[in-house]
Amino acid sequence: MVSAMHDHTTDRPGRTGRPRSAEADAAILAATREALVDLGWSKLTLGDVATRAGVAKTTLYRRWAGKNELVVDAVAELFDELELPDRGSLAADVEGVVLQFADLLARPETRTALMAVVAESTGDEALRARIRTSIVDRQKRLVLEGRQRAQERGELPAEDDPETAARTADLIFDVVAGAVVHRSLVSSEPVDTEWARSFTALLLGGLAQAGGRPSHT
Amino acid sequence: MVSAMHDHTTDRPGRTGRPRSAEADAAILAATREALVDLGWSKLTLGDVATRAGVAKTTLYRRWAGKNELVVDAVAELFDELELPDRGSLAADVEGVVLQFADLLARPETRTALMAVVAESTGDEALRARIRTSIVDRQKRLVLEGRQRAQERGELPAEDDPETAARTADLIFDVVAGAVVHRSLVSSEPVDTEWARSFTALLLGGLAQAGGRPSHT
DNA sequence: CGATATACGCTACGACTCGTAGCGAAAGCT
DNA sequence: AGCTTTCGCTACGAGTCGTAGCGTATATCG
Repeated sequence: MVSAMHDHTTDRPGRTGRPRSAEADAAILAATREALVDLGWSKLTLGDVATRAGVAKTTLYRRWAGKNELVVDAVAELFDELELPDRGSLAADVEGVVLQFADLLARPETRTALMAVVAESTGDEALRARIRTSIVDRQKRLVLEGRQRAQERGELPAEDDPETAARTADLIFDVVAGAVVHRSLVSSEPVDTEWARSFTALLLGGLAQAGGRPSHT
Repeated sequence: MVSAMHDHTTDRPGRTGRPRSAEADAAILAATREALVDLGWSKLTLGDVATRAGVAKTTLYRRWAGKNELVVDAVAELFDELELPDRGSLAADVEGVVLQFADLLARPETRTALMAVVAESTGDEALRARIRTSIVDRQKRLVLEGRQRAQERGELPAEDDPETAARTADLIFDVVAGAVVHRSLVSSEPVDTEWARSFTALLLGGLAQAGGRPSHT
């Protein structure tokens, strides 16, 4: 539960008049997720969301510019659930976060919305930025946390060059998130414990061996 | 250049009457890709595609059930371009196919369409199957080819259990394709030679070390 | 060659969604 | 109180959807 919302209901202190209903915000976002499950992305209409939320359609348009922005906010909330409890070893931590992420992607609203919003963002820089700050960065912290713990345990060496460290973190992030998403949504095969274990072995093996120098010639 | 089309223009021999125009098929698919670049997914209308292709809107609906199916076919053609020339080493082969795949994903029509179709497929089993056969399986062959070559070179050991071999191939496929897609479309950062080299080092390191046994405990 | 069967282009249609405008009423702040 | 902003409601033109109906074009079969 983060206190800072995105930017809608930010009740600026020097603001007079009737404030926006925070309950309406929550109801709309919940209704959006519900409608996503029932209808999917393309058949989701803002009018339907308004009806489900018990608000007027105009209220919706007063707060969000369109379907894209609304769905990003509705789904971003779900990513707050991701956590990284200390499971004792780097392998266990990776395995845990993979399964956790897979569970999140197993939910119908996440499956549909994440891909759809990414698709729309390919031609919309503002939307892409919104996704980065609302979703991507929120997951990347898990990689940083996990690495730090592993370094404290002595499982990973301390990084010398901070720039290389950042690049490696980005690489790992794309590999982990990408593999889980691809397995789950594109190949449409289950991310179970067995797969998570194989994947973790592959990743940690790569980290252990490829310290940084290229492998060929 | 595969001779067998999907299923539309399959001129069955025992068929009487005027056959469907193969030119119209090609024109429609090209127009679809063009419209995707200009409009993106959500603003793409089938009426517009028909106009661009120089055919009647009804002709479009006679061949495809809707936007989803049309776009899958339009994009599937692009994946035929992927090839795996022998570059001499496993590392070079992996690096090459990563860059090639990244180039494909850099094209606006691929970026938009692939994610959008995957998003729609989350609630549509038929569409999911169509994606699997038209797109996913077409890429998976690259993994199998690459592994066989590496085994012939002696870079990888021959597999004993065919089932384990298949699982490993699927894992590698999801890791490679997923990482490239995620880096390119979600993180929206470039897949350049440097990234491809780092990724390849990570992957091959993992393959070399994690033979199959789990790493923890 | 004529008959049959299918595809094609065109037009028109009802149903739906979109995003906006205008109104009176409600709910806060000073 | 008085002011300001939000809210719910209704209505609207514009655009898209997917389908039906018609006459015409182009194949195969007898």
